[in-house]
Amino acid sequence: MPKKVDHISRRASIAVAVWQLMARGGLEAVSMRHVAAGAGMSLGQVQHYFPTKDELLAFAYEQVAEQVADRVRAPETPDPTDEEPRPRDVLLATLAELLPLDEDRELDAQISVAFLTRAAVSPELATRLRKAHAQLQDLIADQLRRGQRRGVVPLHLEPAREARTLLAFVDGLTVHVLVGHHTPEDAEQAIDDYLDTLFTG
Amino acid sequence: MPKKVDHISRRASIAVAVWQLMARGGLEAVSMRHVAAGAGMSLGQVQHYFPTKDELLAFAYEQVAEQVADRVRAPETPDPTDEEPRPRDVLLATLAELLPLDEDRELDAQISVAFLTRAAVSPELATRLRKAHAQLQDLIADQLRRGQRRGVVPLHLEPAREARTLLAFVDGLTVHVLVGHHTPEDAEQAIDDYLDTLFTG
Amino acid sequence: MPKKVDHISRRASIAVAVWQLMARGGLEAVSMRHVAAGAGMSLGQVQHYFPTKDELLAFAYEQVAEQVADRVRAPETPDPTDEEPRPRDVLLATLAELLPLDEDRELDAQISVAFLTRAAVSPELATRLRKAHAQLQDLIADQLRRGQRRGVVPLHLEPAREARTLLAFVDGLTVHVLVGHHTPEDAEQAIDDYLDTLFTG
Amino acid sequence: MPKKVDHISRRASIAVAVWQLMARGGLEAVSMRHVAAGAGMSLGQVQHYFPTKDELLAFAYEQVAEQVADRVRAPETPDPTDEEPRPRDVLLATLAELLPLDEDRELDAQISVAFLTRAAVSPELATRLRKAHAQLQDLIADQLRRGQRRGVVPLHLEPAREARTLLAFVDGLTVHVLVGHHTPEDAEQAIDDYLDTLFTG
DNA sequence: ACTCACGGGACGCCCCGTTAGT
DNA sequence: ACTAACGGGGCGTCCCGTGAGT
Repeated sequence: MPKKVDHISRRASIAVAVWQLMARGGLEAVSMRHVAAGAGMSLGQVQHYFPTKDELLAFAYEQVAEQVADRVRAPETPDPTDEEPRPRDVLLATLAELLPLDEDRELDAQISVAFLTRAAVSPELATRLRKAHAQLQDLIADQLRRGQRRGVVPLHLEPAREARTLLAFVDGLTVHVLVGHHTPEDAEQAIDDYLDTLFTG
Repeated sequence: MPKKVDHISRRASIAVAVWQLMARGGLEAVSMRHVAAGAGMSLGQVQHYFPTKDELLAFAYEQVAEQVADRVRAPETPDPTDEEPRPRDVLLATLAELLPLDEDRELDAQISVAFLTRAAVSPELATRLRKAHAQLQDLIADQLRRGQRRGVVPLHLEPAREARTLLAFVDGLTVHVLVGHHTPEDAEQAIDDYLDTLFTG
Repeated sequence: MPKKVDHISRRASIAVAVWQLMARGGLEAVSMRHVAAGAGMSLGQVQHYFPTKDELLAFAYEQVAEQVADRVRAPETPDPTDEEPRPRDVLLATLAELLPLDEDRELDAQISVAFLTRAAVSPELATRLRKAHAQLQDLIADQLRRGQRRGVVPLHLEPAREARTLLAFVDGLTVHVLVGHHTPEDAEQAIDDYLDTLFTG
Repeated sequence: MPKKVDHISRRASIAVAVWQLMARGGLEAVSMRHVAAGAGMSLGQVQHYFPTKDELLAFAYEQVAEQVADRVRAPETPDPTDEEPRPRDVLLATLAELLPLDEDRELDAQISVAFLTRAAVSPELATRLRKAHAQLQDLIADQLRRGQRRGVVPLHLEPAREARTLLAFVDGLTVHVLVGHHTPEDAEQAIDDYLDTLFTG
């Protein structure tokens, strides 16, 4: 199926155009025409791949969620010589991937925030977000459980609960950084400090 | 003088219509026509009080910010018999006012989040938000300083910094509650737990 | 009737605001609101003196026509020592008053042209203009007749006809000057040259 | 390629609708909706061919200018048997094309006048007009030069200058005819008489 | 597979004229 | 005499989705 590949990559390149529009202007800056222009193709072509705007946005979201998930699952190991990295380091690296610490991550963050806050008024989107959120939460909870097994995280903490809290924390910091209330460094430091309250090691 | 109309209350009632639209649908659900319909007026009348949409939104924001500020400054004192309430209790009550714990606060939260998101792509609005944010931050930092004077907050903490972090935390929780990732109770509990890490008393 | 005076001067000052708007922006730049703003009064007040926009424009036109007529009837006599100025000089002075040779006359010219060209599509206004035009034509024809009596204008010329032609000529030059096709000096020179073809003296 | 629609003819037919509206009502009678109605199309269709009103008006102007230019360049030769027509006859025929002597030319005249008036307050349009004016002026100056070579036009006349004056004259007459101050015949006669003053033959 | 043509709806803004109320 | 309030209509622009056509 030689065409399929083209199809997929075409959709991907359209999604990129969506992201760029979202990064500056938010969700409401995304119009089929602008996307087409941004992707360097005709409006009709965009509509061919995404019959409706909703599908386009849904796809754009899925793509960015997947991308973030990939990055989060395999953060640059802080200490590659250690075959079994310390849970705290893994956690910090993971969460740092969610913060807008460089240009790439800022783009992702802006997109994520746009979808997230849109979900606050769109139950349908909220449902979709819940899945991605659950996965992330599990990832984090796992590290906390590893920490508990290693004795560096108090056993009385509920990993799932703490993971959920951590994610809310990160999202709050992300938004504040984007708005300009925090510097990215402050945000990372705040996460680091918070981890100190979880890890007794 | 002409007809005798309370300009202020008129504008306020228009702002209410704006809020209702924002609560379900976000900022992009707000159109002059919808606002007029929501307020039970003609479009011309709305424009009489708010010549441009920007002014309307600016006013709507100022109003909700003021309203939240009022509520935050005078939270229901947890223990009215104590003339000098404990900083931790004040803080918890203050921050709880920002969470969508009941219908009123949910409305405010949704509106705040909508503006916050928009600020991520609108520097002009971001600037306006910064002022409100600074006030809130000071309020919280003050309580932390009080705690330091009383010896219940470690002196090595920077009040301003911690306050800023707390606000980001609260905003993150707020969004997650609105999206449905958290229950309101979880959010409040998370705040409570976090305060435990600040207060040693 | 002490109020009447106020009434009249008020209307005059409103007309001035109309002119200023017309001078830059043409007739379509004139709106009741802008006029009110330009005159430094409330919209309601303007509407009090001119219930409808048509009346306002009609008045503004009458005023400018009258003003031009006054100036044209009493041009600065080119040679005041001569009790009976030469018809050619009178004519040149008269016609020069219609050209946009200085700021004041440019204002009048712009207004006149705006009304004139509007009359091309508004029979009602055209009728009104005809009166003013007839007066002007008579004025000029009179000078030509004086010239004929003095023997400096050929008798075979029809004064009325030549007068009408002269006015068309002046209006054409005026428009072209305003548009920038001519300089004001060129226009005046062109008139002067044309008079040479009429006066044999 | 899709539907096969003659873009050019479509745009032309829209321009026709613009002209009809301009002929009665001037430029301000032209609205996108009225044009659409006049052309028997939907508003969306008009916008498909002219994204903005400015482009529509610019095109409408260019078209009429071109049309007039064509007609002026190839006036019905007064005496086809003469291979080298006399400059005076050519000039009269040329200038007569600019006067509203029949229905077609009246339409053109009204449109031209409308644009001309607008140019008096719109420098941008004035610049565009200047080009067309310059071409016309050259055309006329050429005939005058031919006359000079033939010895029927005095050598002391500046062709360019006289051409410019002639055009102003014609425009003035045109406006006056449209307003009703002149009959078309009077206007043509006035031109004829004026040419007598230029040609000594 | 891809494109253009097209209709229709919405939006922010502007403006006029009327009227209720000093 | 003068004002603010108000309704309603219009305008230019934008955008989406459909479908006829290649």
